[in-house]
Amino acid sequence: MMNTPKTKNISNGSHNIWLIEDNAHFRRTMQWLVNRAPGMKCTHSFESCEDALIKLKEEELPEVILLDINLPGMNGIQGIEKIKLISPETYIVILTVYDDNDKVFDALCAGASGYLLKDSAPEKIIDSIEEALAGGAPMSIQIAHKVLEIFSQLKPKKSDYGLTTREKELLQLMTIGLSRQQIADKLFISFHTVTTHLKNIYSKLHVNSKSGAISKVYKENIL
Amino acid sequence: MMNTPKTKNISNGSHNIWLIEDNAHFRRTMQWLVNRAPGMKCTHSFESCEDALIKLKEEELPEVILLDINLPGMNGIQGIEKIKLISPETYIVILTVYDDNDKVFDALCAGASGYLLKDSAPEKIIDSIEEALAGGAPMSIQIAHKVLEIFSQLKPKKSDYGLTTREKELLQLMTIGLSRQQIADKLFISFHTVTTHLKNIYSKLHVNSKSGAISKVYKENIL
DNA sequence: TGAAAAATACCCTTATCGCGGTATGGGAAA
DNA sequence: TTTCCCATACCGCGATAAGGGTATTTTTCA
Repeated sequence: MMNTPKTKNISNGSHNIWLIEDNAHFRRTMQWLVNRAPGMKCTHSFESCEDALIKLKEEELPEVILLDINLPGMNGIQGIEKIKLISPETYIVILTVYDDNDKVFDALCAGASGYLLKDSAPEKIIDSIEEALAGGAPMSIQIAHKVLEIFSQLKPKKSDYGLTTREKELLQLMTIGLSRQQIADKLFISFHTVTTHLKNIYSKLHVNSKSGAISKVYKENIL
Repeated sequence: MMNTPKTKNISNGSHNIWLIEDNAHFRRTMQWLVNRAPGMKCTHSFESCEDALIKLKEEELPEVILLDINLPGMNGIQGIEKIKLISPETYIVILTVYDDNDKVFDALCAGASGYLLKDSAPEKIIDSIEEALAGGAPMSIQIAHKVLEIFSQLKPKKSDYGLTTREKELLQLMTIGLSRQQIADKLFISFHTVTTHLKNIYSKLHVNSKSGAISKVYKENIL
């Protein structure tokens, strides 16, 4: 009879930390760093997610995994998902040199609890592990800034472009893939009227094709 | 001739902090707390956004504003937007008792740089102001946790439709509104090849037009 | 009530698209 | 090794779209 897997402290009461990092030198440095922090023990380190996943299936689960993104084989983002499937309670903290918005976004969406850059000060890394253990979201300051950027991009824009009600209606029908004739039939107006409206819409949106208009609608949350 | 408004240190070199908070007792406590922190000066405090906005138009702009959410008149979220219009470089840190996901989401989308709960330790609040000044995103641990929750809800479940890499590439170019010839030029392939690819893409996506395909891409997060 | 804005309709020309084919070379899988 | 998939390329036809007009009717609102 199997119990639901649970993370737990290792025998001596220390927090159980794992490390997934392909650079051997950095891996050893990090392992040393974690082990010299009071109350933490880096019980395992791996050079790939694949290796870590094998161990996850046979071992006591770690409380925190420090995870690189650029790894041979499975990358860190994919790794998060796999790890979370086996051990949903493990806090995963990304430790990488990559700081582009997409990576940050993907990692956090996939279930990472934190995101640190490798140039972080050693004590900052240890603090961050503790913050993760406390249920927080430790981030390098640059990453925190990117998170704010991501949020501000999520803000629904009210860019209107001065479209009239009717024009928005046409645009709406366009987005579901209708042709001009189909739109005309649906709205009981002439094909030529639809053409005129579309001309005006394109001019207001500064596009010159149906596809451009539809893209703009979705990208800028028009309608 | 007016210059673009800039935030700046006040005369003695301290950081200029403002406070918007309707509870008079808490406001005085916070003001005292900030003023006793080295390098910080709470030059003004207000009990409503409206009052603060008036002052913003005639004064040197603050570097940080500590902002309550539940305020008489204009609430804090609306306040953020108004303040950012006048002083986009001011860091706004929310300081409130409300910790529901919607408030957090709205505040961060509106441009808040941080989000603290009022039960935060005084030194944590001062640290957070410094973190905001450094370009970070200070948050109470409960809020950080909620931010992670919000991200995990944003996770797009991508549908696949078995598109090949090349087909996804074509689809990508389609979504920015390019015509077949433009795509061909961009990818250094023949117009006819583009046509063939599009045919296959339509068939896989079960659509029969460019607009239908683009709509599907955005609605179902393909790519 | 009168001007402005919006919605309607039509014409013409050229460009692009959708769809039915066919075909070939390369690489991966079986 | 042989089959299958992918990416490549081409043809033709009819439909649809884009861009340039002009013009009338209806609505809105100052």
